Amino acid sequence: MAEAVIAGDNAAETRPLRADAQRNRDRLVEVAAAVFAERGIDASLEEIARRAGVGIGTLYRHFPTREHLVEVVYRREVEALCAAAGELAAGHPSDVALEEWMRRFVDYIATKRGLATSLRILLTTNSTLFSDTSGRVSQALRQLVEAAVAAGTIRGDVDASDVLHALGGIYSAPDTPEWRDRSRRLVKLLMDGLRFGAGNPAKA
Amino acid sequence: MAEAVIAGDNAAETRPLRADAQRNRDRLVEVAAAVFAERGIDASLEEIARRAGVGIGTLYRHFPTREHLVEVVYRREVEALCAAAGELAAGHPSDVALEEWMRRFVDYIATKRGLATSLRILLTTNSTLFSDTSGRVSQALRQLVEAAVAAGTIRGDVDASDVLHALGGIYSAPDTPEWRDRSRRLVKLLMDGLRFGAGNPAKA
DNA sequence: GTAATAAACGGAGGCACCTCCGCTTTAAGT
DNA sequence: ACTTAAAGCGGAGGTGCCTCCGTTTATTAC
Repeated sequence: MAEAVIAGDNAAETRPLRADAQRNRDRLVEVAAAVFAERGIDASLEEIARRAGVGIGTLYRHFPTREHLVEVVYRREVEALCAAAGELAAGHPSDVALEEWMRRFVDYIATKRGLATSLRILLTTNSTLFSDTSGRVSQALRQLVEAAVAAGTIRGDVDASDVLHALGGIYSAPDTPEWRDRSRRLVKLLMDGLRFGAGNPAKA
Repeated sequence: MAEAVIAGDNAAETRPLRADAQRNRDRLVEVAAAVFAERGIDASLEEIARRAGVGIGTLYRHFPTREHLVEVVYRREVEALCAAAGELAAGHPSDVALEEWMRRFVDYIATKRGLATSLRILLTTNSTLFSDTSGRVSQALRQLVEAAVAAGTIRGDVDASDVLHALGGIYSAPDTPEWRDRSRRLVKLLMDGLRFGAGNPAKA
C-alpha cells in the first residue's frame, strides 16, 4: 500500500524543483502548519490548498498522502524549536533561556497531541523519524542545561537527561483542558528546583 | 472521541428491536460479511447499504462507525468457525475433523488480514473482544485435538496449545499472494506430523 | 378494527478525499 | 529573441463519509 518511499529530505540529491514548484511547496508547508495548529491534525487538505492559493492537485503532487505533509510540518517545527535553543542562549541569562525554552516545548507538545496517531503509518516505513527528532530535541536541551550549569544559574548536580526525564510527565495524563496550565506549572516547579542550590558553577 | 460504548451483545438486555429493524440489521451484517470478504475491509459502506436494500441512514443508525460493523461481522464469523468444530467432530473421523477445521481456520484468517488495523480503535475501548474470541477459538481447537488424541487418530503427546502454537506461524510473513497456499501446506505438514506415531489412544 | 405514538427508514445534501488530464509555465537549447 | 519539451498546475468529477429530518411503519392501547 504505502509504496512511495519518503525521501529523508529532498535536498540536492535529486534535480532541484522548478522555481514555481518550490514556491508552492514552501507555501503549502507554511500554511499547513498554521491550519494544523488551528484546526487540528484532521484539518481539511482542501482548505490548506485553498489558503495556500494552489489547486488541490498541486498539494497532492507534493504530498501524496496526508501523512507526508504532516511529517514535513513536524520536522520543520522540531527544527525551529531546536534552533531557538541557540538564540535563547545567546540573548538571555542561561537559566532564563532554559526556562523559556521549556515553556516553548510545552506549547509545542500541546499542539501535537493526536499527531502520533497520524504518524503511525509512517513510522512503520520510516522509523528514523522519531530517533532523528528526539535526538535533536535532547541535544538542544543538553546545550541549555550545560550552559546553565556552567554559569552557575542552576544547580550543578543535574544533567540534561534528568531534566528531560522530569519533563516526561508532560506526555502522560493527556488532553484535559487544563493540560497546558498544569504543564506550565510543572516547568516553573522544575525551574525552582533547579535554581535552588545554584551558585556553584562547575567552572567558576 | 469514541464516545458511544459498545454493548457486549445486544441480547434481551434492552427492549427488543422492532421486527423490521431486526430484519434490516441481520441483513446488513450478512451483506457486510460478504462485501468485506470480497472487497476488503475498506469496502464502501454505501455499497453495503445498497446491496442490503436499505438506506445509508439505516446502516449508520445500527452501526455508528465502520468499526462497530466490522466487530459484529468478526464476532459472527468466529462464532461460526467455533460452531463448525462441533459439527465436524460429529460427522467425521476425529483426525479428519481436526484437519478440516484447521483448513477453515486458514481460510478465515486469510480474509482477516488488515482487520487488526481497523479494530485498533475499538480495542482501546473494548478490550474484551480479543480475549473473548481467542478464548472461543482455542476452546474449539482443544475439543478437536482432545477427541483425536482420545480416539488414537493422532499422536498422544501433544495438546491443543501445541497445535495452536504450530499454527501461529500463519500470522507472520504477511500478505504475499502465496500466503494461503503456504498456510495450507503448513496444515498438511502439521497433520502428517500429528498422525505419525498415532495409534496409542490415551484411553484404549 | 382504529387511532395514536414511538421507532425506524432512507436519501438528499454538504463536505472531504483523491485522480486524471488538458492547459500553462519554466528553463534549456539555438 | 524564439522554440520546444519537460515540469508543473489546477479543478472538475467521481466516490465515500456522515448527518439531518420529513415520511413511513410497527406496535400498543382502546
